[in-house]
This record gives sequence, C-alpha cells and structure tokens, in this order.
Amino acid sequence: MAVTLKQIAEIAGVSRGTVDRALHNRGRVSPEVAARIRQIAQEQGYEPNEVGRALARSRKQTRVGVILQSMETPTMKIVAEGARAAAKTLQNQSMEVLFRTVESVNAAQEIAYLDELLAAGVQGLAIAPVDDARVCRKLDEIAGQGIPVVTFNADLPQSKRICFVGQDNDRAGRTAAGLMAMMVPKNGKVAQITGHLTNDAHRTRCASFQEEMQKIAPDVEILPVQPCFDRDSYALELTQHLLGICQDLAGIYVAANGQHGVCEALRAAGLDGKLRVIAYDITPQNIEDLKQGAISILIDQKARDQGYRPLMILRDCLITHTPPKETFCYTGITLKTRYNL
Amino acid sequence: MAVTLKQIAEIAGVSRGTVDRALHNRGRVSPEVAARIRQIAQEQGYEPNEVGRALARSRKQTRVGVILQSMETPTMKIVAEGARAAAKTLQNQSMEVLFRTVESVNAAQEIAYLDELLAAGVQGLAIAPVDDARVCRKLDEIAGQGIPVVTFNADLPQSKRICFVGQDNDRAGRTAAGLMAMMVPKNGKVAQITGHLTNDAHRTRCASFQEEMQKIAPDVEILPVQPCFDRDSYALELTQHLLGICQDLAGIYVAANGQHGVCEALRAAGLDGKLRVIAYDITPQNIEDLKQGAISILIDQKARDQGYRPLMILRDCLITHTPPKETFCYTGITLKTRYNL
DNA sequence: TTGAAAGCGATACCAC
DNA sequence: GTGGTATCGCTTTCAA
Repeated sequence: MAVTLKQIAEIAGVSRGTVDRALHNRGRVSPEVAARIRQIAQEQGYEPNEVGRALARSRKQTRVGVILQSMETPTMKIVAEGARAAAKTLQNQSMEVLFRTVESVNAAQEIAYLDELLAAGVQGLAIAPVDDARVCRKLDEIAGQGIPVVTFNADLPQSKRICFVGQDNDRAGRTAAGLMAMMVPKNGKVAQITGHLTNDAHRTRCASFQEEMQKIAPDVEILPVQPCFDRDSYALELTQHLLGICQDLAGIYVAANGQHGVCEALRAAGLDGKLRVIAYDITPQNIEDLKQGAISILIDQKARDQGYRPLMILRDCLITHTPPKETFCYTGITLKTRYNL
Repeated sequence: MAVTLKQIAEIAGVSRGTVDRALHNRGRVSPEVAARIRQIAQEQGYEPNEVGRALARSRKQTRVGVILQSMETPTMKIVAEGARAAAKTLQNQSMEVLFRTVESVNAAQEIAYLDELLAAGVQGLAIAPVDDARVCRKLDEIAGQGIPVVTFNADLPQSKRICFVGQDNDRAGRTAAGLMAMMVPKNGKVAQITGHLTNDAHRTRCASFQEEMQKIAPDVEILPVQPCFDRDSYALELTQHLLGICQDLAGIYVAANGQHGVCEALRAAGLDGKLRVIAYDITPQNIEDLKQGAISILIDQKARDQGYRPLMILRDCLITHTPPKETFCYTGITLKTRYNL
C-alpha cells in the first residue's frame, strides 16, 4: 500500500491538515515545518490518492458548460457522445456539466446560450464555436472574467480561449497527400473537392494536400480545388464533369462533405473502386461507401476525443489548477479502410 | 447531484446497509424490503458512485500477477508500459499488481514465475504466454483453482484462460492486403517475408494476406512466403535475392520482424520509396524507416492497450464480478504513415 | 433480517 | 500557524 497523508502526518508529528497545506502550498504553514513535511513525503514517495481526493472534493461541486453546434451532423453527434461520457465520469467526481446544443450554424443562438450558462454560474466553458466575430468577442469577454474557455472541433485562434482541441488540418492534408502519392501512378491526375472556400479547415486541408503532393509527387497533376458547398448533389455534378473532361483521373481528394455525391458519380460511371478516393470522417454513409469500395481510405478525426478531452482539460484547470500544456491540443489522425473500421 | 445510497435509505426508511445489501444482492434482506428498495432506486435513477465504491473497497486489497515475456523487444516494452499504467491506476483503487518479466522466450521461467505468484497469493493472472504445452497445462491448473487467467499479446486458445487481449491477425493480414492492392499496379508482383513458419500469428498474417489478395487483386502475383527467422540479416539477404530474380517487384509484405533488413536491402539498391513496403509495429527502428520512406505503411497493434486492458478485465472479474463479454478481446488495428505517427 | 458505526484518503472549515 | 473534526459515498464488520 502506498503511503498516505495520515502516515506522513504521524511521521512528522503534525496533523493531517498541516501536511495537506504544506504539500499543496495552501499557505498557513511555517516554512520549516513545510520543508520537513515535504522532505518526508519525498522520502516516502508520497503520491496523493486520486480516489480519495475526488471523493473529498465532491462536496464542493464545480459547474461547467458545454455548447455544441451543428448537432445534425454525424460527426458532431459523436463529439457529443464523447462529451456526455466525460460528463458522466466527472459527475462521480466533483463536476456538474450543463449542455446546450444548437442545430446547424447559429451565432446568435450560441451567444444566447453563453449568457444562459454564465447566468447559471458556470466556472468553465467548452464550446464548438461558430466562426463569427460576435462569438469571438463574447468568448473574450468571458475569458476576461477569469473563466477558462476551451474551443473544440473548430477553433477561434484569435480569441482568448486557453486551448483548442481538434484536428490538425495541416497534417491531415499532408497525410492525405502521402497516401494519395503512394496510390496513384506517376503522371496520373488528382482532383480536389472541398466544402467551402471560405472555411478555414477546408482551406487548410486542401492547401497542405496540394503543397505536399507537389513536394513528394511532382509528376502527379493536381487539378484546382472545386467547392461543392458540402452538398452531395453539387459534388456529384462536379465529379461527373471531371470524369468527362479528364480521362486519366487517378484519384479524388474530398476535403469536406459531399463525399457521397462523389461516390455516386463514380458508381454511375462504373469507376468506383477504380479511382482512389480519400475522404474525411467516419459517418454511417462514409462507412457504407468505404465498405462498397467507392472510398479507398477515410481520414478520421477522433470525434469522440474532441468532446471528451475539453471537459478533462477544464477539470484540470478548475480542480487541480493545472493549465493545459499545449494551446493546440490535436486529436490523432487515424486511417480507416474497409478492413479496420 | 446524483442520488446516493443514503438518500435512498431515507426514502425507504431503512439503513444504508440494508439498501446496499438489497441493491447488490448480498442477501440477508427480506424480499419485500428488497423489492421496495429496488423500486425506489429505479425511480430515483440511482447509479453507484464509483469513486465512493473504490475508496471503500480500498481497505480490502486484492492482488493479481502479470507475467511478460520477450521483454527485450520494443513492442513488449510498450505492452509493459500499458500494464504499469494500469497498475498505477488500480493501486489507487483496491488492487496490487505483482510483475514478473522474462527476457526472450523461456517457458521454464514463466512456469517458475507462475508458481511464485501463486505462492504470493494472487487472485488473478495476466500473462503473455510462451507457446508451450507445459505453460498451457500450468494455466489450466491455475484456472482450475478458480483463478481467472487472461492471456495477452499472444494467445493459448486451447487453454482455459477466460479471454485473450491482442491483435486479430486475420484482420491484420487482410488490412495489409487491402492497402497493398490499392498501392501496387495490376500485374505487379508482391513478396511476403515472415518471421517463423511455425509461429501462429505470423502464419495467420500471411495466410490471410494471401487469401485476401487473391480475392481483391487476382492479377497481382503473390510470391511464396519466405521466413527470415525474425532476423534483419536474413531478411536483407532474402530481399536482395528477390530483387535480383524479380524485376517487376512492386511490393513487399513483412509479416513479422526483419523489417529493417528489408529496408536496408532496398536502400542499397536505391529502391527505397519506390517499392511499397507494408510492415508491422511501431518500433523506433520502424519509425525511422517509415520517416525515411523505406516503409510505406505500418500496421500497429496498440501494444499499450494489450498491457492495459488485461488488468482492467481482471479488476472487473475480481471486484465487480463482471466476466469479460468477449473471449477474444481484439485491440484495434491502426495504420501509420510518416505523416500521422 | 436489520441497524449502527467504523473507516477508506483527502479536503476544508473552525477554533485556538 | 496549527490541530481537530466533519464530510464525501460506499462497504463491511459487529451487534442486536
């Protein structure tokens, strides 16, 4: 059995309260006594029992808020699951988590919920933010009150949030390039379809893909980025058009939504499985298209972690006063084929 | 705040002890009272607080043993890390974990350690077993005493272990095939290098690879499996020989150790990065060869999980009396390129 | 069959 | 500055 506070107190000939204060720098301990206690703790290899701590802390509940947007999307549903799982774990500890979810993209709603959560007395916030200046300002205002804010899934880098949890789109784009380069023949052509040209994540995924492809596979011709506005119907048309004008198309990089449109176009042309398609996110539809061979490889963003980790970060901030080590807390990039779903 | 045992006791007008006995079927409670208590718990949505439980249980320590073999290998070192991490978490709860490690493959040593742990009074065992009939018999003997045994990393399927935690070699082989088929040109040739023809994992990885390749890429010629006895030097020679006799070699599947030998041969021939190499396990050397482009894709076996999960399974067995749901508890198959390490 | 009470390890508040 | 003490939620004797 590991040594406990009580044992250290006995060895030092002081009370447990004093040991606690000394070891956790809570003050009100004379320097000499504190030093001696720390010395003993060191010698005995004292490590606080997290279970005991959690239970003791559970009298003083701390309350945090979570705001999720685009709840209708499959990815955000997984993110939400992760957040709920975290909330459940933390409930057993000392944290209460208040959820607010918004459908699609709605800055006004997010701001309203922020006010609501603030009024409910939350001491920390995790938010999947809409890319909107007003939301950004609001977050800065909240952060100014000393309330830690964590962004997840999407970031507002210019805001005063303490950290961001989500995908590294630059690496994701390069990962896609690395795979594409290994899968298409020299002198093949590769098309890029993205969601919105104005979306930061989408832009980065394409820019990095393109840059990396030029570096590692200069002989492969990269066609210009085509936005499909995250719509399958547009993606389908775009793909059909591409197939028409470009005989030697060897691969399609789908940086955002619209994946199924691409797959349908390929299927209609009898080309599914013949071209290499790299796309993002494990959604039911994508899984289907992966299984049927239309999508070659999916790049996944560990959506569950994106919901789970922000709450753990808030716990560390609020309970153990440990700020996150990194401002950018990237969730891993995982690769899925039909064989390792 | 969630409802507690105490609150339920108040509502039911009985003591906490009675509620506890009723809800956890510990007996010594009249059926009517038990029914009423369960009813109330249901209504109130009672869920036991895991932190409270863990703390209360920590007075009665339970002891388990872990035996690791082939400790000199990079993979097993990672497995060991996972086990140590689990031990640390469990220490805060109610479990003491005794470790025994053996270098290379040594059935006699494993058996000696099994006896040692038994003598130390372990109530559960996790073991990375040597494939040896005596070890198998010993495990059966232990299981016969009612001590749950979990195998990990390698299995003894014919033994009475309650479950196995490790890689699904069949799926791993097929995953490799899926990738290889997408990366090599039609009519290319693919070589297979394995460790030992007698090793079950190695054999399965190759057989499944081959079977799947024939199914999805019948035009690709698969060369016969060559064992390199897990040695880089042999793998190097084998690869050089292959390159000599086979001009249109497009890929090499390395099912076991010897990866670096393959990479060196390719490098010497100026072919690193030109051929597709699929290999197993994230080891420092493999990471290096992946970064330098000699290895195309690594299939990883989540070695950490293989050490971590067996101990959690033992905890569930011994503390909450929840047997594992699955006999084969496969750790995920993850794919790594130089971009998503 | 039931209740009362001690205790797991840590925290926090209140006296002194 | 320091010690004493109640408490978190649950388990487990020990009496009754």
